[in-house]
Amino acid sequence: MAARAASIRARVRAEMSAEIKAVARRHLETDGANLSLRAVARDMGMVSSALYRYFANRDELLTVLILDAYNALGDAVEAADAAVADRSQLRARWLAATRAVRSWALAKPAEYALIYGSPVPGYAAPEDTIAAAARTPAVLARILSDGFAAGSLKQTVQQTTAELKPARPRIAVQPDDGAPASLRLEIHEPVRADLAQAREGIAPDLPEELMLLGMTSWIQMFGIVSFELFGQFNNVIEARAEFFDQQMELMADLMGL
Amino acid sequence: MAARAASIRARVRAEMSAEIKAVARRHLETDGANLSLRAVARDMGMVSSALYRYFANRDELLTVLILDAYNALGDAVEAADAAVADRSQLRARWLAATRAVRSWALAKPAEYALIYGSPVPGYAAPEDTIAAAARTPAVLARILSDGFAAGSLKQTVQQTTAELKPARPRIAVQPDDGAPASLRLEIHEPVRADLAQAREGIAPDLPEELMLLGMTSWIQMFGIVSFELFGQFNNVIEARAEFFDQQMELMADLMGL
DNA sequence: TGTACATCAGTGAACGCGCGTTCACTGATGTAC
DNA sequence: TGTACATCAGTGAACGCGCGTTCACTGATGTAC
Repeated sequence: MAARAASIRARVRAEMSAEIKAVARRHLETDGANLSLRAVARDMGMVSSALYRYFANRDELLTVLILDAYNALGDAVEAADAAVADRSQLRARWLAATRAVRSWALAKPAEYALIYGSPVPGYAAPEDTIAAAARTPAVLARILSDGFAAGSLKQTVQQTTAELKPARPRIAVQPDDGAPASLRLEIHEPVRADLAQAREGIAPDLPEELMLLGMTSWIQMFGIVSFELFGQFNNVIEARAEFFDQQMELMADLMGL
Repeated sequence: MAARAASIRARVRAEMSAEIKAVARRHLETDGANLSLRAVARDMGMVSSALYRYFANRDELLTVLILDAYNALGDAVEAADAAVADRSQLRARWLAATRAVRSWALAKPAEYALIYGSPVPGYAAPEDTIAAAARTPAVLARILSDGFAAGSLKQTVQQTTAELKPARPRIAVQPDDGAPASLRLEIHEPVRADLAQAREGIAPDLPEELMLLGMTSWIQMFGIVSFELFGQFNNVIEARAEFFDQQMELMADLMGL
């Protein structure tokens, strides 16, 4: 009874908190990151000071919204990847995951801008967001590492391993009359160190060469989505879904998926 | 005398205008796009209403800053490309141009954010900015089109032209034991139309295949710079200059530069 | 079960600040005769 | 060259608005005996 009553209070509290966040998210849509607590309170029919029962201040609310956004995106991407029943279909998994990123971003442009747009002036994101932010790249890393473990990505890398390298370790990209020109994958030492560090805990066995191509693809994906959302494609690319798919297929080829 | 006097007035006016913009740019650094006219005026030791002699309103000042930013970046990139004396050194030109983008962005992060970050809420960029915005991609397109005209990029494309295509038009990416796997460059029709449209007036002869790889590279370049500036590389990539170079070299390989 | 007390959500007023924009004005600089 | 007039940069006050945050408070809900 006492416990039940307490949990009712807790549940109501959680619901209020969720509603505040929902209203705040709606406001992001029109005001960008200039989120106004007073406006949120007004929309909820409350007085602005009441919000301080739920969030210590404006920055804390923003932080929670950022965290939620990373997690919502992470959920969407993980679900899209998981929906591919045959786990060995790496290419299908890659395309499903990347399309999920784009779809989510188009559905929630303000939240996307909050996490991948220009930083909010005077606001410093706390360390907590790092883990949530890593979920999306982790999905990609897992696709690559699954493929590598299964052996299907071995040949993407083999040209670059020490024992096979001719003069230069390469992946051939452009065969001209028999003797193939090539895509160099000599990784500069400091970059190799960063890549080795980045794969820790996600895909420890993945060769740096694949990590590098994975990062290329990861950046390409967010680059396209940001260009599309932030207006750089206006008057340039109209067939946006097709363009996205085209580029993601190209990246899949590049990674050997 | 009359004319000279008039031109003095005009010159003073131009200088004031330039100073306002300079101060405003400094403010962008700390406030992002929440630019305050009153703060700018205060910094100049003027009363805020005086600014209205120079700019009709806040949006007009923002527009001018955006235009200036696109042009400053365009200047930097064009200069970097032009500084490569041997115009046939396509790879050197590409690397010089892309490094210029990154350097400029690191030197003027607020101006970079203004043009490539999330859009300013409630502000709609006018059509005037389009031409200025096109200068940077145009440099890249010219490098490709110079290479294509000189014949040195023919082989990047030749695998994809109709008469040569086997089952699938491709650029081989990953030779495994003799029979090369490949990077598909079958361009979906609507994308081909966009690419054809985009090359108009810049590089009319450039094949769509090269345009597509050019766009890939263009997006990759801005994707990296945005990730670096907007904080996505924090705790992930430390060797940022090397990482950038690494990726730009990879793109150069991909384009066949 | 009933009562006394503690917890907590929400109120309303206030503090102190900032903003963009308008408008009538002053006074210096330029123009025309 | 000298005078009367027009142009124009900058002032200062005001309008009407918004903001984040604090604080003493009311009244409902939950807790302990």
